[in-house]
Amino acid sequence: MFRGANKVTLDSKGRLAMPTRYRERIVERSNGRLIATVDLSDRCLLIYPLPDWEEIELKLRRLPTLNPVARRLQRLMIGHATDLDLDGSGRILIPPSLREYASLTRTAMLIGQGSRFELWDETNWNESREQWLKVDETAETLPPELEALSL
Amino acid sequence: MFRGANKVTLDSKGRLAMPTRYRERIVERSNGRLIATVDLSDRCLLIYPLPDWEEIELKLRRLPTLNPVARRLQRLMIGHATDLDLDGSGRILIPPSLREYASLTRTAMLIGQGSRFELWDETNWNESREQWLKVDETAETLPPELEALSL
DNA sequence: CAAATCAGTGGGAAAAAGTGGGAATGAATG
DNA sequence: CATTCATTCCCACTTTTTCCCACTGATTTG
Repeated sequence: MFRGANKVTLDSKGRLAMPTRYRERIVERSNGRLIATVDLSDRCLLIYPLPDWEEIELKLRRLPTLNPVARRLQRLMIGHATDLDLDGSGRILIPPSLREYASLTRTAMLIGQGSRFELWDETNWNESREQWLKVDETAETLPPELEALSL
Repeated sequence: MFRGANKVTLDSKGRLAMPTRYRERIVERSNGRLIATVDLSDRCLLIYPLPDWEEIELKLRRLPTLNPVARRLQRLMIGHATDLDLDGSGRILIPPSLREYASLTRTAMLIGQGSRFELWDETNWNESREQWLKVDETAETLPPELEALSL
């Protein structure tokens, strides 16, 4: 499982050094093969080890092609899914189109989220975080799955 | 499986260089033989390896001939299906009629969608994408398959 | 505290991919 | 039958990508 928030930098070629504490696990799980795609609700990227992504892709592909909502999901997620391999120095290369999507400049945040990472532009991340903290969760109506949640 | 978004260019002769990472798989699957046809809901093209297309054509042909919707599907999809072969440099030639249908000019986007590709005019793709992202997914009624989807 | 190791960063060279043009082949027309 | 047009094939150039190595700063260990 991936955990924690890491400040990372993209160099001029768009390369990102994966923090070392994750490298071993990634190599173990997928031989260094990762997939990056776009997040639908926020302008950030999702990064999965290949086998974890393949499960998701399978779920997406089974959806009915003529359903517009399903089609949209497929186009956005599968359509942006890009193979990223760890290079000899443990870096991955984020392609320009994905960099652009998430407004990634030089400093970014790599957030461990269980089986995947999220990659945010640093400024974006900080602003969003402030927003989330401001909202009074209890004031909103919670879906039933959350009502029962004990943390 | 094909995935990812690729910026590609059509040269003055209407040729399109298939990104190399897909070539091997295409040759393997269909010896470089592809079929392009029109998408019904959007102004883009669908490109299948020959055997995958043949399955779809079979499904389409089995639809009831007297049903007008089925008839429309058959006419448009089978009617526009065109053979495209990878040439010696891994390029395919998009015929003028299909180019016109999808408003393809010089720069286009080739989108991997599992067993097929979608080919969009770049501007068109970008505009459509922004639209899809704007829509609040949760506000719509999701098909049951999607309700439970965990990504 | 000094030395050594390791993570992170940058740049340069080699390889590969993409692009364009031109020649050769084949089809169509007068 | 010859000429012209269009299509296909091939080659060469340019740009991009990938791989490799070297440097810096930080951290750990003797």
